[in-house]
Amino acid sequence: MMLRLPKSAQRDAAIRKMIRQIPKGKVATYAQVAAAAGYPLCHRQVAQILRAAPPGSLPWQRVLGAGGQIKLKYEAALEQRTRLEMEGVRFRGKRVDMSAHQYRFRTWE
DNA sequence: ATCCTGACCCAAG
DNA sequence: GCTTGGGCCAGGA
Repeated sequence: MMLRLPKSAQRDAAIRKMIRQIPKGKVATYAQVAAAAGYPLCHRQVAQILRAAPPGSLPWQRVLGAGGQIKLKYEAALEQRTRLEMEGVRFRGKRVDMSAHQYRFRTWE
């Protein structure tokens, strides 16, 4: 039988799915994740999902603000940077080198 | 329903 | 580079 989930649940599931697709050493922005999931205006929801996600369920460190900027504050920002550098991601000053680490989601299929 | 806040984004100045 | 204002969506008080 057809289970009709709330539209918000479908959207959140799609977003989580895209986040999990980002491989180690690559990154994507909040807006790119939202767009790839089919919800180009829901970048804020991406952040909300990451915040509420159980530890270890998502590679949260691979999602950045526009231009490769870390949006967390204080110690959390340092942890994200450290985790990314561990995965081989290199920074240009305060921003991630997007030209080298930008992950491109597949659009067709 | 209103107001506020947030791991946002972008165009201007 | 920086700050501002407006736009966006959702959740909580």
